[in-house]
Amino acid sequence: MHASRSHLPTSGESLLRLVSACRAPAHLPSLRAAHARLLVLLHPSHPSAAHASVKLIQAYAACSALPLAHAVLESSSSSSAGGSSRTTTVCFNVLIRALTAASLHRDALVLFASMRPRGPACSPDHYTYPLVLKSCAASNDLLLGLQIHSAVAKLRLDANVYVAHSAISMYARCGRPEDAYRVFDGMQHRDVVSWNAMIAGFARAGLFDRAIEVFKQFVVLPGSMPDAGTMAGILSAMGNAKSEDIVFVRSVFNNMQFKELISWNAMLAVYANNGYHVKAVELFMLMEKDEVEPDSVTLATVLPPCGELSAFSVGKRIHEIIKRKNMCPNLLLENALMDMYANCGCLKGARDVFDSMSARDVISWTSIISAYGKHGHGREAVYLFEKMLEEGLKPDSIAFVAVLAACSHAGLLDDGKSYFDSMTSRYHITPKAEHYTCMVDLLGRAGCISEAYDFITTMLIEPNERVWGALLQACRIHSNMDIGLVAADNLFRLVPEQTGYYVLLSNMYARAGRWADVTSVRSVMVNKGIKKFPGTSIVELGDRVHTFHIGDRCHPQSEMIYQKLDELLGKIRRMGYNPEVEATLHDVEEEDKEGHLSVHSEKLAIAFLLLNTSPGTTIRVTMNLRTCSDCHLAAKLISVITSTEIILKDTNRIHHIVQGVCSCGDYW
DNA sequence: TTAGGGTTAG
Repeated sequence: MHASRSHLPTSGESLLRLVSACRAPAHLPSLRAAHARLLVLLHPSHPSAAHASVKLIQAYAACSALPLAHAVLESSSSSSAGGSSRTTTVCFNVLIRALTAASLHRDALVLFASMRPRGPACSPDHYTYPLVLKSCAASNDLLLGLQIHSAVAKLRLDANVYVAHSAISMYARCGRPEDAYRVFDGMQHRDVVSWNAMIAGFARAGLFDRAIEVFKQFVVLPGSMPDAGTMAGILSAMGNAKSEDIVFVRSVFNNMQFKELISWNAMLAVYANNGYHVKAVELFMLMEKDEVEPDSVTLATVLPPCGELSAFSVGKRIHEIIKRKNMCPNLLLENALMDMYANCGCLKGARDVFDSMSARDVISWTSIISAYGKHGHGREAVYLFEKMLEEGLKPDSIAFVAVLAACSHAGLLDDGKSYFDSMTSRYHITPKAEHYTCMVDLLGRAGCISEAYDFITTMLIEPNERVWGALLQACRIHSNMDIGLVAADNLFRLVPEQTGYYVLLSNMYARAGRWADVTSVRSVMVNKGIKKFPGTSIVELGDRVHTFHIGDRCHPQSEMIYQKLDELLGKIRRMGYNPEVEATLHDVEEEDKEGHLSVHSEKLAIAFLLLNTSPGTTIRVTMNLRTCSDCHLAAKLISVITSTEIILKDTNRIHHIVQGVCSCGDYW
């Protein structure tokens, strides 16, 4: 391949073999030499000259030398008298293909438009149309797509399945799913790709139910063989899927005889995107057992569930695989790794990945900023945000969410306010509900309740339940009953079924000693048939994830866990711990309240891990609610008596507890 | 000698 001019083959056949082997920019000198020799050897009228042009265009394109590929096309089309008219069309097709592969869709369409005026020798054919329809889809050009599709119909090429499939995709991507369906419905013969195109088409157009319906129609068809394209197509329709649909997709996956890697990746993503973190990690372990080689997509998909579950040993194993396979530098993976480490409570791991990166994008910076933020290191997060600006990167909407959340976690009131202002005035980013929520949280928890409320009234969008929820939380902390009631009214209006807020309100009444109101909130809950959202904690032990519910007695080790917990609570009581009865609903007698508290799921999880790990092992507990102040205090004291580091992750942040001191500084 | 659907991180 690195043949110098003097070592070039002499026969046309070997020269063409050499041309075909040129597939990277480094091969360009050899390619040009071979090209020159071919020009001498093959007169344009030679029967092989046309064939050579096709190969040369392909090779130049593969070597990222598109202008040279273009030059070959021009010379071959001007001397097309020698070759058949088919050849010129093939040359165009090959170059258009190269342009679409490089995402140069506009260039591809311009080249296509130049075909007809050159005469019948350059007529687009059934190979050309799929390519240009794809370019229309990619550039969202419905008008041109419609023109091309009507030209296709006139030429009677619409019966060609390749043309039909790209037409389906084009219509769906350009926001015309019904036209896509018309093409699909009119097809005489459908193959697996026809179904896949229609499933993906409906999904892309946001018609998830229709996509799932077509998917189901297809898989029950006798002899149908869903493939990786089917799985990938249905994946995009499963954003917020019903559990029975997820079970159904899994059964289709299980029945596939040949499971391509993309099918595994799609199944993983279905689980990951729907919050089935345990299922995702279990499926990944099944891949390992079946010796399916994961690729970077697999690992980037399964890392977030590891982080959600604080499944640190699996997460670290994935990092080992990434190192062993030399998959980095890879922004996608490195960014996902940082997040996994941060969510497993291992800030140092996240920082090490960040420091080792050879290139960083806004997502990388956002990941490390939110890592510091979640761990309560607001100052470092703010410092990193400034570093990012110094590097010349432009923060986007999500980067601002990260820095605002960091400010709110650390109580950095002035920084938060100034970032919010610069976001709008300097970066012209329209604040979304998340930004408002951070600000209300920041102001409210700092005690500026009225300011937080006024802030809400100036919002450009309708405040959602999270915004009001942040205000209610602040009102509870600072016992502001008047504004708290306004927040509560809005919450009941917006999300009457969300019980977390009822509990918050009830606790606020309890704190103010308004027991009659506590009772009336309780009766509303009972009347509406609402039960308190069950607090759940999960922990990783070995390769398994264990789940604990409040007051749970289902675990096989239940007896021992409660014994261990009694022992721990006894010890911390002697240190002065008194259960904070106010933290729970005031609906039971004092004694029962204490009993209720003692079995909060995070306490059970901590006892379980202390029982099953050697002394001094760091303990990681993840829960599905904000941890209550009583469990927070208990965890701090338990960290002292057992000399154990406890990492407690709740829905809002990560509490890193060492020797009785929490990284949140008790500000949460 | 060329063509269709489809997966990943904040």
